[in-house]
Amino acid sequence: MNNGAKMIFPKALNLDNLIFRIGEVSKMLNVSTRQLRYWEQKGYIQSMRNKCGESRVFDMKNFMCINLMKYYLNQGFTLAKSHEFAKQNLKNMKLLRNFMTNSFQGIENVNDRPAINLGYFDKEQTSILYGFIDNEDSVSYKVIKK
DNA sequence: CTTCTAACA
DNA sequence: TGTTAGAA
Repeated sequence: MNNGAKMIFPKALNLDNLIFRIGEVSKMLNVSTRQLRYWEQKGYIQSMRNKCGESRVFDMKNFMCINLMKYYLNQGFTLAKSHEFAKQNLKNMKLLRNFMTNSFQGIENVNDRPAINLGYFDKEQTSILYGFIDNEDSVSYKVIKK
């Protein structure tokens, strides 16, 4: 049923190579360049420099960190707290991403419905766990014998 | 045009 | 933090 296209998703979707300049980040996340430089000075975020003394460049990890910090700041938290929460979020996202890439085995059709193959359910590898999207915000699971 | 640093009616 | 200035 599935050809070579099924495993592309997790590994080919690598956004970690994307980098942004300070002005781009500022516009995209509604954070002033002044703030970004200050946050870096405080050690909350890191940037790479093109050349010595040249302009700042942020990678995806820091982009996400800035995005999260902005979110918590909007919630009324202090800068320090916002960074603390953002840092924890990044850890959780890394964990979740690792879990997803390792559990995702492809999209298949089960009972005429799109089903997400989440790998073997038991150690003996006799049954597989499938996940289903019921609605926009509802999922369900089913264990099926091979 | 963009970014950098430093300083402040 | 905003907003400048002059330089790169």
